[in-house]
Amino acid sequence: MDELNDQRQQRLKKLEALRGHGIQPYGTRFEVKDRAGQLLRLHGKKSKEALEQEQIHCTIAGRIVALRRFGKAAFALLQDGADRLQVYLKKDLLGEQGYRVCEELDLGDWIGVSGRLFRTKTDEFTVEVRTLTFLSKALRPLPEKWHGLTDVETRYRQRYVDLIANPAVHEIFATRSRIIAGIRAFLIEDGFLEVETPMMQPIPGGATARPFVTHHNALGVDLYLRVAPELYLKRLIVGGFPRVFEINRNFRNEGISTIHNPEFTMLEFYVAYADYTDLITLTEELFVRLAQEVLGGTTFEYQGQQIQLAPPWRRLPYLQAILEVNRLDPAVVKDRTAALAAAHRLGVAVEPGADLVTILTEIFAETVEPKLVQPTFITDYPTELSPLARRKDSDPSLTDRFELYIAGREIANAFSELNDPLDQRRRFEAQVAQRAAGDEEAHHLDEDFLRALEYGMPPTAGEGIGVDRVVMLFTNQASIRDVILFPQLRPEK
RNA sequence: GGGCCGUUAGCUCAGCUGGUAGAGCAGCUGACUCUUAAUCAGCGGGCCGCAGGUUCGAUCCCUGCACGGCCCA
Repeated sequence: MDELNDQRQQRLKKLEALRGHGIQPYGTRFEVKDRAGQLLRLHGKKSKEALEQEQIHCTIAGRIVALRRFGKAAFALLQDGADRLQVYLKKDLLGEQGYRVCEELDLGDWIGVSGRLFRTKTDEFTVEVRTLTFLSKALRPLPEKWHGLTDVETRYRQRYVDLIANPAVHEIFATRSRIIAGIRAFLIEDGFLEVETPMMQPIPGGATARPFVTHHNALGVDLYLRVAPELYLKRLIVGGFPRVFEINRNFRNEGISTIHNPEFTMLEFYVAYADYTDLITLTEELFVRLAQEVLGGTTFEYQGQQIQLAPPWRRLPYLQAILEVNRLDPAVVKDRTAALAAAHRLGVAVEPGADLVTILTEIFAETVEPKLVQPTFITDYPTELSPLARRKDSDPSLTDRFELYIAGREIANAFSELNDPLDQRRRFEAQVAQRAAGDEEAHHLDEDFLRALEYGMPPTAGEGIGVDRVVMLFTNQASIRDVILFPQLRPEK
């Protein structure tokens, strides 16, 4: 397409010119002694006189992102990670040969420089370059310096260009890394063991979702990309690890939206001897700590809404939430006809044959979820919706479970785990019946998991947290694609 | 899957009522040894997403398709 364009041709010419000067345009090792960010932090505030007196020598490397030439001198801006530092290239200091290289430089090229720190007439902190090492040639031009790269499709398809052109994007992914490191540190300090369980599973389990199927040639079997690690992590609780967690990818074969990517990062953790209320406390502590580390406080703005993370967070039972938000008669949550009438009245679309639980799920999603802006634990979900959760002792039609909502979005899902193998079998069987009736998202029956439970699993509470959604919150991004480096798109062309 | 919007130079965008396409940045040539959206003078660069249709003539109107965004299911 643009393989032969004019700018690329010019750069190929310069590449040859460099070779002509005895310069290898794709170089090798360069001893980087300093980082731009570090120099800025340590010396960036020093006065012209102080720098003059100290004579600080440095060696940095980076990509040229701005270049201003003046005949026999030039200023270049080097980008080193998230930081940009100006370098001054002067013929007097570089010599004939050195300056010849300087004349072949393009925006986007990688160079290494060493020289002395100083301040220019206009007070810009700058490296006065004594030696210039050419490191790597860019054959394609960078996006425009002022507007950068804004085309969303190009930003996702060519994330490398997005990262070069938009420092804010660089920052989002640095924050993402800090959040994940923070989660890991929090759990490890709390005595958790990090584990890895199969991403390719013979029986997909642990979530209500359609899996991707793949095939193992040597074994001659179909395998599923996991929709959740849950059943494997519980096997580890059976095996005797009292606290385990895993941060890894899940895969769900469903539509793509601003909050769904087919592969997404999930944190799951399990605590033996605990129940779901213990996880409420743990979750509050985790979020407060992450917010403090990443944002410096527990209040932040998300897409125009002020979010307050200072605990305790509101707790509200699921059915009560439906009734309260819509001011409905309590009969609605018990009687299908009443629920159907309520759905119609509220303008909630419901499939003709939908059962009570499905109707309530729709009403909840449409009318309650969007209102859960401040962090809220919705508790006590119906047992039919929670085939892996322990029944409430006070009401076996409900479970010891919560989902955490922030900014109108599900962020976490947790429950006291069902450790009764006989009840678990019945629940699986109910799921299998739903599957037979055409529900492709219903759970499979996993005999080995039941066998594990029959060896005895201690009372356990488990939780899953959608890491991408947490990153969206803390970086104020509206689309999950803006917190995933390479979001799924249709193939180009 | 449906609705709305978008796709024009490497990038960011104009393009009127249909008459063979413009700007800024980037690039090239020249000047310039402290600039920072450097400046000054000159020059080049287009499958107007793709395929049809209407028309004497289509970037522009119509249809289909592709890709993307937002909303809905």
